[in-house]
Amino acid sequence: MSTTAPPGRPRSERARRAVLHAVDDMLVDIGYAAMTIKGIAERAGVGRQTVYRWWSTKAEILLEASVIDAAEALETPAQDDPVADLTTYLQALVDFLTTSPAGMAYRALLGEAQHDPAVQVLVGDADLLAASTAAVLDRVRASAPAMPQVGLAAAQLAGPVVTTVLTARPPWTADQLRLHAATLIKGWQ
Amino acid sequence: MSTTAPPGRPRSERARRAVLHAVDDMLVDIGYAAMTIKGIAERAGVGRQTVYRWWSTKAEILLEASVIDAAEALETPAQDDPVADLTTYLQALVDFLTTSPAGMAYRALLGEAQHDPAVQVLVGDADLLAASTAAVLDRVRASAPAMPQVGLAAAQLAGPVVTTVLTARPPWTADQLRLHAATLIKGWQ
Amino acid sequence: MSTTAPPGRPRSERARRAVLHAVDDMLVDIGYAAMTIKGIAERAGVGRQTVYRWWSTKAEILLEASVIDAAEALETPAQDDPVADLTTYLQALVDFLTTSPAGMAYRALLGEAQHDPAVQVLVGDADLLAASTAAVLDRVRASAPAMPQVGLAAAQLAGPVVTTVLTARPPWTADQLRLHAATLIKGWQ
Amino acid sequence: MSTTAPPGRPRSERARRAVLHAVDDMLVDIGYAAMTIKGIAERAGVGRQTVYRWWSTKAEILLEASVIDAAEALETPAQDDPVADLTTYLQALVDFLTTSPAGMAYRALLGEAQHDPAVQVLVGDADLLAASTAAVLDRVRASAPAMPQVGLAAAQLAGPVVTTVLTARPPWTADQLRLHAATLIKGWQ
DNA sequence: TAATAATCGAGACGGTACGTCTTGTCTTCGT
DNA sequence: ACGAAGACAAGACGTACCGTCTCGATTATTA
Repeated sequence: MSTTAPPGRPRSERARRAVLHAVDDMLVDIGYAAMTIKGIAERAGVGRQTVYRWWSTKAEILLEASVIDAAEALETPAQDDPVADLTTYLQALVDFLTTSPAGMAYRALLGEAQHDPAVQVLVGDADLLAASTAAVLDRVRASAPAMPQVGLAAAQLAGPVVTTVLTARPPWTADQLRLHAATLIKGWQ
Repeated sequence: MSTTAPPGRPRSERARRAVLHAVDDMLVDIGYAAMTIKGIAERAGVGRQTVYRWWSTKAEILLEASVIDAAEALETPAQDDPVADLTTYLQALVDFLTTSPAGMAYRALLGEAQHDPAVQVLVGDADLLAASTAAVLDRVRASAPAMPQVGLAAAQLAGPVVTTVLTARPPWTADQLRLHAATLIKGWQ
Repeated sequence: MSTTAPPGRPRSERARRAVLHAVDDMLVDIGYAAMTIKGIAERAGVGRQTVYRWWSTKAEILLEASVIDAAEALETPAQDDPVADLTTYLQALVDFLTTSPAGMAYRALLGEAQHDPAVQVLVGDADLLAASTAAVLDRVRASAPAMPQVGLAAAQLAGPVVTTVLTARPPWTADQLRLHAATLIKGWQ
Repeated sequence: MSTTAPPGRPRSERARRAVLHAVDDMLVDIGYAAMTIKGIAERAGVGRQTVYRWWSTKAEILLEASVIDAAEALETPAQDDPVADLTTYLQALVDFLTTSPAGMAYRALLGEAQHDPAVQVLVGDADLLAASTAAVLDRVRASAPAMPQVGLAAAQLAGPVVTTVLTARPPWTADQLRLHAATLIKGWQ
């Protein structure tokens, strides 16, 4: 009971990878706004139609290209102390958002979502931070009996840091992150 | 000791206002992404050059058009209970972000800032939420002796709500807002 | 030994013709000065870039549009008498310059050449009158043994008529044309 | 019976001359096509409105600026031999058209006249070559009994040379000019 | 071993916004 | 009232990118 391959020339894996790599590179080199589909196709050495055949928008390519990395980047080792555990995670989050290419992609997507409803759906569906926040919150739950449902707690944890970065304010220092973690642990008692 | 007027025809206040109104209207009608400077000029009944003479980007116009409204929309009356005080503010914030034109402008600017460094500076300089959060935090400070410095506390208060909206997740309910306020007040003891 | 087609979509003959026709029409309707490349593209139902892709200037389009017509319009039947032969040609030349669309195009190009060195080269290269004057001069050469080299004789023949038209003076009557022809034939004895 | 001066500040002769000089200079520096009224005003250190108040078009300024010189430039000393007389004039005409600023202005105006009916009238009214050709033709009339009416003869004399220059062909050599003069003198016997 | 079919690259197509430029008019102040 | 300065509405400039289309060439499956 095997599915037969459809007739015609199959999709070129080479072309697909070339596009994703081009997007990755260009995001770092020239930024999201300066990227054009024309430019991506040329950089990838690929026909323009080929890009349009498989993706609808810049945002869609970006999502496929970079965002897989997000989950990995935010996996942090458990710590003995709950405050330290949250702080470690928050530091990883700040680094991700401010320095990593995947973080830049995430911010670009979040930005685009504010203008384009289609991207809004895309971003809403793929909650890139959910898995990692859930993991760390699970670890500290024992020490925080009054912690609210996971979605809300995740927002309480990550929201302030994310907003600070998105509004172009200086990212929090280690001390500030620890203070925030402590506030939450205490508030969740 | 009077400053003499510069030579030449003075700037037309009529044209300035027409542009700002046009931007306000178009943001609601067609959204930020679909707005073009050409379109703004035409809608305002103004020459294209006149727009370029006084503003560099869509974002700059939007900022001038909407900043004033933000502060007013987020002024909330004091409440007896500190948790209620914060909750009232948070509800106003959610309404502002999800329903008001000025809130849409704010989100559009925040979005644009993720692509464009120039807008990033613009948004970073004009912290539209700062004044209102500072006001409400001042009122509850007596009941929250361990509250951190105002910038950090403001982020703790508003960040989770803002992030939830920006990531296109359903905005928090009244109960959830109250729970968040309670967590902070307790955490700040 | 066949030349392979270049890659990519081939040039649209339809678009080319539409542009040339539009230019022809507009020259008559609104005149050379009022013609804009934007207007040509719109009238032709063609993208603006398509015009720029194949022509650099209004003048270049005009030249391509009108050159062919010029030669035909100035072919005149041989006459028995050399003076009559020249007179017939001169009459055709006057009509061409003063009434035909191709003649208007020629005058517009000649005008543009006085401002724009690039057009000067264009006009200099394509001597629209050369073929027709050479033909008629060949026919009368037997009756005019002292006729100078063809370029000079052609200028002697056509120059006075052309200048009269270009300087906006009333075009010569049939009698005046015959007188001019007679002067030359006598001078060339 | 004296005419009283009109009320208000009288026209500034300084401004008028500054404009005319600017036009003269710019014609040589950047050419007719590149000249703009804005540019003329700036170069002359004069308000834009001041230019518009006194002249309607570039062509009008040019006419006032340069064309007075034309008549002088084409006054040639009488020669003993009629052929030499005409040849001397023709040489002056070629020099005027190809090298002198006033000649460039004349060609620019003639060019503009092909696009703009208003300039056509301007140029038609002011026959810049008429006076000079009439003078030289008068001198040779005795040796050319069959010379046609002055307008026609003037065109026969100057037309070929003018057309050669306007069509961007190499201007005639001294030998060619002499040959042309000889043809006419013989034709006019 | 064709024939068929969907892919690929390249690049032209009709559109349209960009930011700049010049047009001719207007509105201010200083002479 | 005129002069300079310069803003105004209008609209063309030439460029860039959009998303679609039309080529010849390639690479699979099916007959």
